[in-house]
Amino acid sequence: MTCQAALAHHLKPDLFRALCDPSRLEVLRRLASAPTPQTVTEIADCCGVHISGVSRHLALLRRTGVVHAEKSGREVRYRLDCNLVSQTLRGLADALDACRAACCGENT
Amino acid sequence: MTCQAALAHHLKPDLFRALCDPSRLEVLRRLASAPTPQTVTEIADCCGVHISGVSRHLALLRRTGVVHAEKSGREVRYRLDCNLVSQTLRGLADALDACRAACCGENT
DNA sequence: ATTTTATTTGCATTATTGTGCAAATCTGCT
DNA sequence: AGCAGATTTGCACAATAATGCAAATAAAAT
Repeated sequence: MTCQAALAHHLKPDLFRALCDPSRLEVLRRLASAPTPQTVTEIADCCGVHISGVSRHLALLRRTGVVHAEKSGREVRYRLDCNLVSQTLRGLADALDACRAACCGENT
Repeated sequence: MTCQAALAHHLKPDLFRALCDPSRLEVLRRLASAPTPQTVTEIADCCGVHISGVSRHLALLRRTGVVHAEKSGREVRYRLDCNLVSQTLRGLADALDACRAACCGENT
């Protein structure tokens, strides 16, 4: 696979869409800092957005694969898929560097 | 600095905003694959967006620091700041992993 | 000086998105 | 069954953003 193809494979807008909203980043920060999966209400309590908005944000993050949902009784606990996010970001960084190295030489 | 603070420092929406639009990603792909800085018209020729739109996209990318502009005669050559992007992405990935390790233990 | 080429910007339009409220759904409890 | 709490969803609204066209600006070529 050429480095351009690899780069194109990594340069999908979905993850960035998921991470480009301040409220969603608050949600993510909360999930990243919490030692245990969080409920929608817990998350809504710490970021200044209505609970329905938080629910939508979590749904979007879930569609992107950034978070996973687990029903427990009448509440839903969300947890961050840390590996997916960091591996995706590193994959893109690697693809970018490889592309730069291939196109512009190994130096700089 | 706590890992939460480090994460908050890296979780800024600006870069993701810059990368969340399909047209901008096309621009970026072009800049990443080209061996030399590209003019606005060159970029516009390869992605299906009017040249004025490309100019705006490049201005946004420049504000974010993702690309740098250099005037050469009457044309402006844009180049991708590969290091900034990949280092930012890796920094975020590291901060995420550190946070996860600190909050949820070293395992998993 | 006029013309040609490259880029940016003002304007209007359209599409998308974030948000809150209220209603609906779902689950557990009494 | 009926109620209470948690989450999701329909709806409307406001804000943002992407786009193309045309005009403005800038710089080289004639």
